[in-house]
Amino acid sequence: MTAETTQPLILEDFLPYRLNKAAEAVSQRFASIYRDRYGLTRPEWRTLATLGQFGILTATAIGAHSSMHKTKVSRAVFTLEKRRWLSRKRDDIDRRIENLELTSAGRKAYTELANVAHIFEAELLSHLGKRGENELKAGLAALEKYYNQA
Amino acid sequence: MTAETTQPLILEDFLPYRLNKAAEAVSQRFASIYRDRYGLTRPEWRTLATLGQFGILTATAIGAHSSMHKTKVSRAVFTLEKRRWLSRKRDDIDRRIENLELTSAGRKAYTELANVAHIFEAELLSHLGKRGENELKAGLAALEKYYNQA
DNA sequence: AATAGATCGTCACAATTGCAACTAAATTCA
DNA sequence: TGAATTTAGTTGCAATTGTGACGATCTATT
Repeated sequence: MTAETTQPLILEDFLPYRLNKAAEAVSQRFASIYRDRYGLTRPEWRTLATLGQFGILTATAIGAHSSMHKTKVSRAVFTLEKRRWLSRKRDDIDRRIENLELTSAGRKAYTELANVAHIFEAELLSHLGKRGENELKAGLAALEKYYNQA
Repeated sequence: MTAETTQPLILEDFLPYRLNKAAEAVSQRFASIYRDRYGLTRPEWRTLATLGQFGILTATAIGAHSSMHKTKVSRAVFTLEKRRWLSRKRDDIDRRIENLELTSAGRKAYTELANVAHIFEAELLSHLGKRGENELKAGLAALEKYYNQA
């Protein structure tokens, strides 16, 4: 039985609120980089990054990994294809499936952006100090451990 | 000069990605509560929570505090007003301004939801352990300290 | 006091997103 | 085998969100 204390909610202390604001702030800064330099949207960047990391994937797999709705992925794939940054190939065994892969132009962009991402992260971490970095990573790990199973 | 190593980006280790996924997962769980029980959208919940915490505010102030676009706030205020959870009053001194305040029905809903929020947070924290909790909070604090000024 | 510029909140319109239906193909199972 | 169900990906439509322009009001400058 929980105490019925009617405490007000202090948003600045409320974890979902803090997490959201932090994620939002960090994401927006990073997004402005790939938006300004490459004209990429968030779904497009995520698709590029996922393919860059894993090589050949289906649209469904991309969506599952980056928790994007399948229509979002479908549209991002379409745009990247128009840009000739990725190519599709129908699977020979299961012909519902499309195997997606970055083209060499796509890999080039990915490599550049991966580098930018590493630099961005390093810059961010440098402001947290080694202590803050360890705490943040450990805290996130604890959270991930929980909601990845429960 | 940064080393030109062309390392691939491991999304699972990339901080913006991890922060986003964590925030997303937590938010969605909490959102499903206020959505299912009260039919509130995210902007509406945020508006309610901000007003509940601070008392009387203008729409602009709500937007600034919860980092919502002013049209989003405008629409959330409209909906909450229709629901009779908040009331507007033109400011006598500056007549561009509307002073927004929760009605008693609004305060009642807020009180209930604040309680639910506390319970939700406690439940979440209980899964992190005292160690994980401290780390997460310290890590977030470090992050907030950085991007609140820079 | 009058003009210029800023601010508050809203609205029309455009872009983005999500949902549901759809086609095509594979799988299940009677 | 073949009918029913499931899965992959796309598309049309509806809901949500963001952009820019607007009227009203306030502030600053002269």
